[in-house]
Amino acid sequence: MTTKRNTKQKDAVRHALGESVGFVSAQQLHLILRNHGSTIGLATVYRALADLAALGEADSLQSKDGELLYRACGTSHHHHLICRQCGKTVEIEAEKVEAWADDVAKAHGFVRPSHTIDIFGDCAACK
Amino acid sequence: MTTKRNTKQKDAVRHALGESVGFVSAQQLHLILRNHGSTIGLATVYRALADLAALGEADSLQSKDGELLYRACGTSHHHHLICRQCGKTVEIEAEKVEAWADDVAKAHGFVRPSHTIDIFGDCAACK
DNA sequence: ATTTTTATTGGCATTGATTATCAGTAACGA
DNA sequence: TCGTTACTGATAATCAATGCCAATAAAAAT
Repeated sequence: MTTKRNTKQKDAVRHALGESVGFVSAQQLHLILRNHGSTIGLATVYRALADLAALGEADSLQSKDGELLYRACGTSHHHHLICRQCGKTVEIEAEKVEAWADDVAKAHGFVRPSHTIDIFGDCAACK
Repeated sequence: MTTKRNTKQKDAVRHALGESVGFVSAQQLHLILRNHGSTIGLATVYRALADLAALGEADSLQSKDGELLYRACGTSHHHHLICRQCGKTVEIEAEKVEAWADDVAKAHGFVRPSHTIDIFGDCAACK
């Protein structure tokens, strides 16, 4: 079988993602890494982020204009409350809603349910 | 002030969107209209869809690969249960969850709350 | 430690959706 | 009917994301 390898590039992306506050795009991360002296390629950043997302080390959401944004996170499933202005994010626990989503899916004969829930607003500092 | 005009192109898009089942992309709608003899331009389809979405006559969601999909709808707020395979969609009413989302936002000092909730799964026919 | 294997990299070309531009057209009010 | 100007359609431009491929460097094998 194909074995995953640990590379310094993947570590660099992991680290840069951890340093960043809020959500970052692959393009932004690429710039940040370059500005810090790395010679990492753009495609590699995309690949690393996709891997991290698959491993549950990062989660992603689509911005208004369709851009994919990433953010480091723990492995537990959660959702986000996001400020429209400054991008400040709060992780939300929502067991009841999780259960509700699964029930709705099941009630309509859907299997392997998943969902996306994001709440937006203007935070106290920005309004 | 600038006044909106009613054009046969906008009507054509509105009509084609109503005929379509499930979500359609702007590109698909453009093809459909051309295949029916229309000479409407692609940019015009995009503009018309953006207008319809702003008016609440259509709602939109992002597909997995970042494509914007549109669908005719009533003006009432609702969410979707979507089949990953065939794209079949069911409109979901979720008053409890609506209230929950607003409460969460308020509890964190966020104002003007809005949210996106979408449930995915494999429908009975596709599994 | 050295060699072999092959997953991964990085630069570049390409894709594909969406948006900008702009001259020509047509909707609507006077 | 006429004039204003929002709207249209064709094309070019933008931009995130992916495909391609020779070169590189992790692991495994020796």
